[in-house]
Amino acid sequence: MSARRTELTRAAARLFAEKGYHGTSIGDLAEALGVQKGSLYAHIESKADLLWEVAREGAAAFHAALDSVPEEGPVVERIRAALRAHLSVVAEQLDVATVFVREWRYLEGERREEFVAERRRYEERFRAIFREGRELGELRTDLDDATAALLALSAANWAYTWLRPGSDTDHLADRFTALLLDGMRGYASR
Amino acid sequence: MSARRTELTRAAARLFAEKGYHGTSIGDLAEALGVQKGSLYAHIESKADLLWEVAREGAAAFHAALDSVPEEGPVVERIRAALRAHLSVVAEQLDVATVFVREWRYLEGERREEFVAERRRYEERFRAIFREGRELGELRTDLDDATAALLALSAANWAYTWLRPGSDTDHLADRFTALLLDGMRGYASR
DNA sequence: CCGCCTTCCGAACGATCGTTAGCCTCTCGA
DNA sequence: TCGAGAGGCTAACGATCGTTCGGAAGGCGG
Repeated sequence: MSARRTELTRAAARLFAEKGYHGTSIGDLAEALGVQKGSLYAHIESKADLLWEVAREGAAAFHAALDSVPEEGPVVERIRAALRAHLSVVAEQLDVATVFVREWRYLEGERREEFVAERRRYEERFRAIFREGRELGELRTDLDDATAALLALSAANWAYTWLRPGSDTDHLADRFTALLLDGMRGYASR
Repeated sequence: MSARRTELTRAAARLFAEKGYHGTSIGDLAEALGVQKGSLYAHIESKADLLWEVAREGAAAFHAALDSVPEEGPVVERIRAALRAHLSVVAEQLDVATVFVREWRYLEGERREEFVAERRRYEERFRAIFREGRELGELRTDLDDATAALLALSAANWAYTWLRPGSDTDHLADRFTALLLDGMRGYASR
């Protein structure tokens, strides 16, 4: 992919995240590249192509981040690693992450279905850690692992709304992990 | 407000939630009411009015729900009540809640600022419970209450993406509460 | 019965949308 | 040196956008 084409994808990610897919016109994208809008069609076939590309890039980034989580070892550490991985993608590729979490629903046809499948697979990989933790007895054996995973995924998926690039996401992820593991109850309320 | 006008607001909430604000045309709204699009302007001055109205309705609903949470009594119970209140609004007014959480950002000018202030106020009310819980010693005294509140609010704000109307949201809220309070760690991992 | 108010129609407005077309100008490998 | 391809231009396409306008039903209080 040419350098110019890459520039276009970057601009698309930024503008889709900022103004929404339907709120971003081809003219906006052209202006971001300092070019007439017709010129964009030397690089793409349609506006929908750009959304598809950014969404796929997001899926690839989140899956790649999860790949760095070890498949063995203490579940507690894998949960921490998964949260670190997710939040670091959000912080380092905020625009792409925003499209992955929020703008994907404007995909149409089989691209949409393909994306939904990728997203479901990501969440399933996430969930599996919690299920295994319960099964192995590293988490409470009476744990409702689906709800536990949902809670962790909610924090992860909501992060794009408040995470500022440059934050110390590892520290943030560790604080979430500590809360998820040990809870917030004090002695006085036990 | 006339019955017809109320119908229009309901249709707007539904379509904005389903297709997004920019993805919904005045023609779509007119079709939902079985009317020519020009006819809508007997009820509104602009499309933006509808977004503003639905967003305000959402803010009112969430604030009203929080009003039902007692200001006294065990913090643990107040957290449970706040989560129940929030999730019940999401389940019972999913369209409005979706606009409140996701589509509000297409508000413009001072309406946007006013909405953001209301939203911040809502989250601050939510956060206050956790802070008070730490200060009173009902939650861990070493609690990072901002992170704890963020975790709970993330679950609440993300709920519109997966909560199906008719769910037992009280039970759901209780499961979240139990996890947030006691964590998911097992004896084996302690 | 009159006159107003609400609601809708049909038609049109200018603006903007995504997309296409033909042409021009570089760059660079054959 | 030449040809091809990449990348950009201007202009225009039809479609759709949000909105406006004048008029016409219908109901309802006076």
